[in-house]
Amino acid sequence: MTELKKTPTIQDVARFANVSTATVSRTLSSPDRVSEGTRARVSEAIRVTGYTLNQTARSLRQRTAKTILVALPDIRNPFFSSILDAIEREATNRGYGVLVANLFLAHEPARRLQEYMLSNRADGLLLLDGSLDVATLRTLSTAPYSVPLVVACEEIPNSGFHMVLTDNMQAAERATRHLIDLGHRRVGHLLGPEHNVVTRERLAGFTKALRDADLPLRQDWMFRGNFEMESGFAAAAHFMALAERPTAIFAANDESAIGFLSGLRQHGIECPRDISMVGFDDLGVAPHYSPPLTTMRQPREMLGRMAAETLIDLLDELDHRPGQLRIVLNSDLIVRASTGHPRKEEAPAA
Amino acid sequence: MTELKKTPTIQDVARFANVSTATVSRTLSSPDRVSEGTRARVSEAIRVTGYTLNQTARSLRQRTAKTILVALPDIRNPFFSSILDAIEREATNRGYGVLVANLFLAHEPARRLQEYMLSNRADGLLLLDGSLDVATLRTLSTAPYSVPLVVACEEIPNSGFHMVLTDNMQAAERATRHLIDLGHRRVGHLLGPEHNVVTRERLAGFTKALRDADLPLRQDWMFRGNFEMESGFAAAAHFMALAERPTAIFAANDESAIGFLSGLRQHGIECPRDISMVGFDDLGVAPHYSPPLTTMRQPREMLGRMAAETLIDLLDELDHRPGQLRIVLNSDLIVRASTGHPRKEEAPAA
DNA sequence: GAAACTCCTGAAATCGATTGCACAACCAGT
DNA sequence: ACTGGTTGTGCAATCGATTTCAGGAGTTTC
Repeated sequence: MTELKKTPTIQDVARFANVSTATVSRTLSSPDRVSEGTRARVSEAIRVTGYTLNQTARSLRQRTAKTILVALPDIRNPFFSSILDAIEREATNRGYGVLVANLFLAHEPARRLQEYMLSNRADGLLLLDGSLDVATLRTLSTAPYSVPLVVACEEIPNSGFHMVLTDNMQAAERATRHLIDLGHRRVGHLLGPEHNVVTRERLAGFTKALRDADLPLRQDWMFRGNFEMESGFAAAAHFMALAERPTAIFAANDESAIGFLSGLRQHGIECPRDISMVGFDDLGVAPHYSPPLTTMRQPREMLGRMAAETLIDLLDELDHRPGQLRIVLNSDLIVRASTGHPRKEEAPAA
Repeated sequence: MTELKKTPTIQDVARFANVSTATVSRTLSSPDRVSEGTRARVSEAIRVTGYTLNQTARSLRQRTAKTILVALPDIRNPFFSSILDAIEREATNRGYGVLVANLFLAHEPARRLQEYMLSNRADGLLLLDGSLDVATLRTLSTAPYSVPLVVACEEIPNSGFHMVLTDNMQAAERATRHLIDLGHRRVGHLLGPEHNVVTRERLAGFTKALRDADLPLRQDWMFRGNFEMESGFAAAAHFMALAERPTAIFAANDESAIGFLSGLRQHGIECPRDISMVGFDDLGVAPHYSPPLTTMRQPREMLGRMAAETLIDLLDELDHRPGQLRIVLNSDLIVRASTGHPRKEEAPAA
């Protein structure tokens, strides 16, 4: 009868190398604390037995899971998935695993995160969603729980949490000003989802640009949306119903911009001939859309990487700066063919 | 001096409720084995102390992490991220966490997965990448390790692993036949990345459709690609350089199809006027592209959900079917405006 | 009234690592 | 020769749960 082999433990290695488990453990985690000869024997024993460390046991003893939890509003959105890509890359380099919690349509998302964190499966929380219940999050992040927490992409104002962000308001202002500089005087906005920080910030930037240029802010030129293509498509119908239409639109993101243009095209309105459009995010499809989309490019990879860095520095206690960290990155205007001068007959009288 | 509170353990609950830890544990995992009175006392104690279970300790004892590892070739690709979305949803419902490993540009991906699995951080592996080293994977999946493994999306032929797939060859054949049925006689193919199973399967379907229709399979009409937009864009240059051009293209996926059309448009070639194009995947942008893209829709959500179901059934030992499981789903042809009849002057003589 | 069962509960072992403490061996300085 | 310091190692406690085993109390059966 052959022996039923289980995966080897540190005990097996110790027995084989004729040392104690303590020595094996030290050989692994601080090799310079064991003598050269012992080190060689242990290494050989590890090789022969095929030992691999049981991370669960280590986690229990050291009270660290070497894992971070990333919470996203919608992983299907390429904007978030490319940030997740950067996060995963950085985490892997630093020896951390990545657990994902997709909050799209989730029931009581903040509670779910709380349970996750309190069950000791992750050491820190990386939050890409600004719409969660702040009270629950604050409970988590303060004593006695003191869960390390970094918020990225979507600001949670007055929360005191560490944040890695882009300046949405400034970027939105820049995008809108681009349209104004092209000569547009009738400029509309395709909004993001209601009750969303990013929506508010981009709207604020839009508003400021219009005000600075003494242009009217018309309610009927503010189109409801929710960052998804279908919402842009639906908004196009409202556009068509207008007696007086804007000649340019700043959309809260690329996806809804694309949906909007797609909707307009069905009614014979062509971009940039009849309307200019600027989006936000610079998705992969933006340069290949028809027309190629003018948009604000957020440094997504950088954002994901810095968010992960910030959190892991906290976990590894490499960062001792007191108080709230706040990293703000800038977005760039990428001019493509979806924006142009307004048509002559629609240009304002000089 | 206030007491420094640590997170409460099962010991604290036991002390408070005046029972043993065994009883607390039983109250949590099999309440019917505990008397009503005790159960009430324990529940109250849990409430008062604010106890939450330490999953790491449970994992160590039960030798299950209640976590699955999902390995993807490229999480930024919306095709994979929407499958991941479905997987995460199903896993969460079944009480499992999801660790992600993004293999894009990873060094020795199979080894990395092996280390991950052998460190006991995950109970099972869900593989969305068909290009990994089969030997390493087989070592993992067989005794003594016996890691439960399900392969989805990309077949690993002759591996014996459980699989959840769509029939790529049949779908590719269907897509190509659609072009032929429209009257095209000069049909090209934009390939996926080399050495990729999916690329081979879709090519096989394409080839079969042409052969069945007695149409020529021309090497100069096979365009190199790698599923990414830029590769399609680059391929367009090769198209332009041809003396004799196809009137229709079947692209291995939507992204490369979009890049290709974008490249052609730069040279004044318009779809569907000058060329018909059918893609694969039905990405979110497909219906909103200009022109809306004809494509094969894969049941992504279903695929992700079934893959997760299959793996978790294995883990929870709900599935005792012997041998290799193999679930094959069908894709649907979605006809949109990117395909049409060839122009008269290019149609073949009757 | 004893045997056989069921129900509940607690003591203690266990999962697989890490780590505080003790100690032996060796070396250097006085 | 004695003190003090360094180095390398092992023993045993520990992390926080689960689970086996045993036993007391109560109930049924003959």
